[in-house]
Amino acid sequence: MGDRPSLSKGELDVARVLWEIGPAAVRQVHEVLAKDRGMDFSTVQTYLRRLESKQYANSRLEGRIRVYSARAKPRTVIRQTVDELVDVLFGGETMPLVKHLIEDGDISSDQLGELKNLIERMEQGRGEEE
Amino acid sequence: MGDRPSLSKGELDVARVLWEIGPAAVRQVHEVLAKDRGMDFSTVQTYLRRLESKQYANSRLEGRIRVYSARAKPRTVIRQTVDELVDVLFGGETMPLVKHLIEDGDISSDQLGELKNLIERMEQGRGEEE
DNA sequence: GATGTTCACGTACAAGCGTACGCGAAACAG
DNA sequence: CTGTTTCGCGTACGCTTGTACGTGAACATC
Repeated sequence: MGDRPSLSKGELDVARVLWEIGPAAVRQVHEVLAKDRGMDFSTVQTYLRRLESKQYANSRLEGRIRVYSARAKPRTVIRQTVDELVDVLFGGETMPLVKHLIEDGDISSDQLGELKNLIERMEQGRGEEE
Repeated sequence: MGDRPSLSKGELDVARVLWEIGPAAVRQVHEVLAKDRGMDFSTVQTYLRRLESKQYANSRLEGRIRVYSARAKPRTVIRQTVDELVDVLFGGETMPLVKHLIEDGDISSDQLGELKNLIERMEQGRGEEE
């Protein structure tokens, strides 16, 4: 399918904002990123253009303002990016990463419990759907 | 601490081989990567040089052969790399990544059980040591 | 000891990335 | 209307990354 070139750090930052705030003009995206990162308006603009040329976003002119909206769903991009990391760091094995995160990832006891639940639900749900 | 510039995909591939096979000449590393990836000898050589210049590896001449060895521990590099991903993808929150992996990460039932154990051991170990 | 092989090392070079400037037009302030 | 601010758009530029070649020295083979 749409095998788009993968996103760089900066592009991902911008994409995240687009997902959070929905379709938005450069200005809106910039406001978020300026606060967090002191990123320049034109830099954001460039990133948005690149997101569009890589097919991760759409845009249309609304009057003289260009409004960008995410085109790829977060889930897709996340999967792609994480898969890449898993490949490069663990040769494609997912488990080492999960273990690393549980052991070293600053997870609180509450969150550990939450994970245990999630796992139990996964074990349950297996075999019924699909 | 040793705040080294972070590694690119290619550099990570090579670093992984160095961790696996221990101190090695370019040739040895190349043999592994040629099989997996058709990577050229000089490309591997360049990557090793770059790993050294970024302080992730050491080398010494052994006769006329240069032998490289990992300098940064896998754990450190993994933590760094994963942290970066977590930042850029989830704004620093670890949990969403763990959840993503458990839900979408092709984990077998056996492995799910293993994870549950790990979590239980983590819950146990808390508050006793350190 | 001439010839082919294997290295280290310097160098290269296009594409990608982070970061932005400048210009000309539209919108807004007075 | 005129000056100022805000945009879109084209362009730029140094750095990094992926990928490798060429040269000259050391080694192995005949």
